[in-house]
Amino acid sequence: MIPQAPKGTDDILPPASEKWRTLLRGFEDLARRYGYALTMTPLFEATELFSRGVGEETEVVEKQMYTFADKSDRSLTLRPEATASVVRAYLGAGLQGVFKGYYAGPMFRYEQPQSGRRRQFFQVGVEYLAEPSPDADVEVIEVGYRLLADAGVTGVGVRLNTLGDPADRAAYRDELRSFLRGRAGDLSPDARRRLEGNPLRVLDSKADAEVVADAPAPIDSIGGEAAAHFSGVRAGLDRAGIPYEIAPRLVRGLDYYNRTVFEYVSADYTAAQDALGGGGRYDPLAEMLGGPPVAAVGLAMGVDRIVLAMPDPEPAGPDVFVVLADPQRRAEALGMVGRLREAGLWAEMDLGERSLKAQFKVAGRRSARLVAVVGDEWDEGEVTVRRMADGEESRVAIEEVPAWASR
RNA sequence: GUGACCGUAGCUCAGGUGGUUAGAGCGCCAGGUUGUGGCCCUGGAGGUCGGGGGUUCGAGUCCCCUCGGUCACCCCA
Repeated sequence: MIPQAPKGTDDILPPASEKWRTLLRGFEDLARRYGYALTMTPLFEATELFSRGVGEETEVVEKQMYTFADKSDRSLTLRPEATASVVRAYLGAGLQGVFKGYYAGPMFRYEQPQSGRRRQFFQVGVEYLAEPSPDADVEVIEVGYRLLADAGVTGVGVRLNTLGDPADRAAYRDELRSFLRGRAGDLSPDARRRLEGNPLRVLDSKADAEVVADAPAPIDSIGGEAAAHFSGVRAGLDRAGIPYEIAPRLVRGLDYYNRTVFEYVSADYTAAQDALGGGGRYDPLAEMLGGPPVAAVGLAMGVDRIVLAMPDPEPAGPDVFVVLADPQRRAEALGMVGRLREAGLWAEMDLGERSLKAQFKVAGRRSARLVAVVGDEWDEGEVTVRRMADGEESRVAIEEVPAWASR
């Protein structure tokens, strides 16, 4: 038996890989235009980084981590997300002041796969450190919005909420907890279990939607500064022309968030796992990791999901497919392919020993624009070039072929 | 972790109540045209019926286990 790819992992092959390539290149250009620098961190980290950074009581840490002991018995974990790593790297390098980093890479969570949810999945993201201005939130939200727009994803909208500052959050947590206790009989078992530890997580539970609809929302109990910050974010989004809706129950599952949280959805991509990306402000994280306070906001985009929502690209093929009519002239044909490539063209040739007819068939299947026939006319210094779309043929001088094909 | 549905050629699928050499379409390779693709015709290659165990004279078909897929819950990108 051929070994299978592990459950919840994917091989990215053509034609889908073309969408990946488009998106990844687009993201890199985009991030650089906004001033973010490439930031690479390890795929595995000390387990403690995530339990402290992401939060002991979160779903991710409780049951979704790929944790293992290495040969020296260190507890390591395949990263379930990258934000904690970037902050660790910033603190560890002794960096100070504003830092803007972007990353792209696989993340790992031990979950039951379904549409848009994989055990190894790919995120691209940006982190904007040491900048408390609401305009930083706006910029980050804009990057994700642009990425989706550039990728051709339609019907994109932003869901926005604020969780307030840690003090607001603590007060709100108590308020929510007492509300939920009063309705404990109506709650799902999961929700009852979470009630004491991390009641905010009950808010985005589908099973408890009815109860939650009557619950107080975090947005109603935030303090003055956080409220002003939120107004600033909203004003900035309006200025940037980014459509958003307030989602009072949006909390997101990671403990480090404060104030702004957001996610992207598309009206034209409907699956249970519909968030194409998300993020928020996480001012408390640096201190949670034992560092000094560092204001921060960031986002992560789910590439696997975005690719599902992207339109199919135009099929692309070689500019010139060189075909061998006379096997004696193989060396000449290979030389021609080489010259075409040097000229910057996409040139191919079938390296098997197939009939002319079969070679044409391959050229057609590959969506070649032109086919150059290397045969007897080579003695006269020419090749026959056929335009595949309409079958029109012309004789072209050998040295003219690259220029001819470039038109 | 839970639930539902599903695993037969590269792909999409047929294979009443268990019974001789497991089929089709598409794709692939070759030929029809030894210098020409897309259409058509002909031929060919390709399957331990996801894997293991069991029942039976006999299992693709029945039973159990297991691996994987799809979708949903949970949660998140």
